[in-house]
Amino acid sequence: MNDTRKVLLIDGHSLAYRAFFALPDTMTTTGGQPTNAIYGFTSMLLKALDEERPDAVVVAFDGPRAELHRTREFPEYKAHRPTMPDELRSQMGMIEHLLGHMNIPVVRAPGFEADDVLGTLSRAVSSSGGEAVIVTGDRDTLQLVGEGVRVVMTGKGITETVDYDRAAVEEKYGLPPEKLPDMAGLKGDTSDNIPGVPGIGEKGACALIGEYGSLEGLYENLDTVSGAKRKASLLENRDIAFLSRELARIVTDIDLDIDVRKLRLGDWNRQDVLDYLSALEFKTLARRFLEMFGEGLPVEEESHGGIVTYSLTDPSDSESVERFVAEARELTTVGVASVCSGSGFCEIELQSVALATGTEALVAKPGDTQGWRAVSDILCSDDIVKVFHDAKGTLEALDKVGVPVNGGRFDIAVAAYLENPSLGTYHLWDIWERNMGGDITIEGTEPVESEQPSLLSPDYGSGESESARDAARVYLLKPVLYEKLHALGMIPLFEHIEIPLVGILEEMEKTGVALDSMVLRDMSEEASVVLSGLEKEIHDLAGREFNIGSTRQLAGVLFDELGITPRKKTKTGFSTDSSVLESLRDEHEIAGKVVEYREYSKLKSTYYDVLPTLVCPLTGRLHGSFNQTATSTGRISSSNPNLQNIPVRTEVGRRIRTAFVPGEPDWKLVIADYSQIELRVLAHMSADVRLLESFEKDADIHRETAARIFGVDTVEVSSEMRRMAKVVNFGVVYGMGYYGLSSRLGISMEEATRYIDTYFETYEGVRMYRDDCIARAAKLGYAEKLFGRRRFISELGSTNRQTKEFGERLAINTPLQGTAADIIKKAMVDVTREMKRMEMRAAMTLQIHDELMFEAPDDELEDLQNAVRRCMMNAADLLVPLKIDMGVFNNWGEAKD
DNA sequence: AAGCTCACG
DNA sequence: ACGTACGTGAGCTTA
Repeated sequence: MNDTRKVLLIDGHSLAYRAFFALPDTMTTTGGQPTNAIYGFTSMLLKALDEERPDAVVVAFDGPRAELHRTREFPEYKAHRPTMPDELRSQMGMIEHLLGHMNIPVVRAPGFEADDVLGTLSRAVSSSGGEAVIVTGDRDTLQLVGEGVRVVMTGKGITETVDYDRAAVEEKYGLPPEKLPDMAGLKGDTSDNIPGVPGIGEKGACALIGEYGSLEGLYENLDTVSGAKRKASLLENRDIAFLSRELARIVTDIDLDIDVRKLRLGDWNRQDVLDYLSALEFKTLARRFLEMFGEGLPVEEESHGGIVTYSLTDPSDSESVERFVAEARELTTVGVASVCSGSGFCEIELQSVALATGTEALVAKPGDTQGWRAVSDILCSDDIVKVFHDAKGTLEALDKVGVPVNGGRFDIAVAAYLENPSLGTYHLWDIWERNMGGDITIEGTEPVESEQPSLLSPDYGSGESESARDAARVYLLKPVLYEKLHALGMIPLFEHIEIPLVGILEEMEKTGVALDSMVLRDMSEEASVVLSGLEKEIHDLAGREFNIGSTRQLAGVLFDELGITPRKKTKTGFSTDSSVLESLRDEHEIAGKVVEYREYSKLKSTYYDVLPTLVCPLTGRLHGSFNQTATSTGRISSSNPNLQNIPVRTEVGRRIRTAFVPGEPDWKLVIADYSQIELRVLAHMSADVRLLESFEKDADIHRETAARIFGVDTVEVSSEMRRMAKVVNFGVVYGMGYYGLSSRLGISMEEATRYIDTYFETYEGVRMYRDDCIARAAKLGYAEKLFGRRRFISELGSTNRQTKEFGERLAINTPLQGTAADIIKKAMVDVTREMKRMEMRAAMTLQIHDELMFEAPDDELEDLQNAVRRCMMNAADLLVPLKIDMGVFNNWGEAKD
């Protein structure tokens, strides 16, 4: 049977090694997973696919005990070869993972190396009439070149390659390919520990084999060899030469059970490949992939790689402005970019706004008569979708100048965050680079390169053409990101939760929260007194003055001068954290004092003294920022100030909350929180019968767990047992191990082991859920939550035990934390809608992960509470009911359970 | 800028 | 032998 197909045969082992050493080891994901080898490998693979356009691809790796075939003859073979570095090993699995998504078969044969597999396959391909192209960095492979077999050899770096056919090999070595093993037998190979004949290098070996045709020919005519020394060495090492030739000879007849004629380039799971590349934070690779294999994927050819030219509408020319507005209405979509000064609701100030359609941009400042009128009209229009990048800030700035934004919205940053929530930053230029690439030119201005602001141009992005370019970028990015989210099944999450949430968070930031600064000033003064007293006591106990706030000085005092035995080490020295100090309490009086000092100084410097300075002079309230794209799990974060970490756990700390009050007389705070939401989500997702039952009957979950792990009746559970069970319950959610539990509870490892084992015997569904989470995430490369939100977990591919175990904990925790986050986000959307429908004056002011704060006038309290309870309880339909605790308060400090 | 510590869920 | 619970943001010290 004849076959004219072209089969690409990849030496996975060789290419991965080459990539690993050719590329800097600083190349890692934000999570620290090295990615240089997988990057280089994939890059080389894509290049080969692009250039060769084969009908089939196979990747070969070394089989288990790959050296066996050769060590049988020669035990020293590769004996000196250091084992594969961990950083590379971890990437090998990831390479296979990616190949799996690409439907490219991986072949390995026990006892054989990758090139033996390639040798076998290339013979099979050529003898069936096909063409084999071997891609490798291993020179030995050149012996396989021949009729129907070519070798593409990596050159310098990872992008240069040299093609070898028969003629090229002969030109380079002066020998036909099949004579190369004879040559190698003389030359040897230090890296493989193949000895060869001493005194004979590549040049000499080539010449000799060229002259005599083979080792046999050479030794039959040894007399005629010139050079007495060389002759002696050849004579002496005759056996070694023949052995070395066999070691260098690539096996071509392994029994592989593969019919090369049946190999086909399979259907790639394009989305999985893209997801995987995106998880590894490969921007250009993903783009190259799309360019090569993007058919069927939502990529407009002209929108990436090319140059898009925009013309700038003259904002003072009413005719052009009218034309722009008409086009925007026609397209029903505009890109919006704003230039603002300041950050946060209180400070932000709008400088200018740029709008863009597919070819035109319009930049205007508040006050520009014609242009600004058009901008306002478009933003206010119900029928035009506005595409922003990080809409919240722009919405606030527009709000401040009295321009409402109506109609549909799209947020590029939020979309990119949903696509991969672990990137940390979502700068527009990055997202553009990742998804599009090409340049945007604004007519009449210099072409703007897509680069980030730098020290050289700190104002980069603030000029007219730059903001026009950004508006153009968001406009062009929208369809691409929309389709990506569509492919990920995230449109409902995006449209029904994240996008409405943008406006809700904007409203919350605008509303802010009232703060009674006087209360804090009093506390600050008290703290100053306490602190100076403690400071003196601590210095007395230490025998000298030192900076208690300096961990280094404190460690010096405790562990050097006072002779206390250190408990824990940090990267730079001995730890003085509170768990250490707590354990020192009985050993030295100073420990307790330092703990107390730390508590007060933390409260004073982070809360008492800072919060009042952040009260906005215009509104008299505190306007923090809620960040929607900060966490890998889907939670919202809070900053400037962080209103999600206001103290509550200690009595003194909690007093700070009394300063958070309703902003109007006769208004109250309504505070509602989900009870045990993560454990309820766990009950739902694991469908564990016992956990379900406990929540169904609304039992005290920690008490139930205590009864089960201590083997007593629920009524016999002591408060100590309950406390410990609570730690266990939380531990499960975090994927805690034996050590973690033992150190946290101050019990022995054995005891901790017993509790955890008993826990998983009791809650068998939870154990299965845990195992399933890990297996699923390992298989897919990401953890998925109830509403379709994803987080990539590259750590699971690691061979480093610690890293891998960390990945496993992420796989367990992320779906729980993330689903809980989605539930409360949904509740926020629903309750806001209710409040609007009922035209309430009440406002939502804070979200603290499982808790919502509102302020409301007396006459709305009833309705508000009903709406809040209803929306929070119905936010998700779980196998267990969602429970809400809610109350009406005069300040946040009153709300304690 | 990095490391440590500590505030929260 | 080692380090060991998930997710955040902020202030302080030190390099």
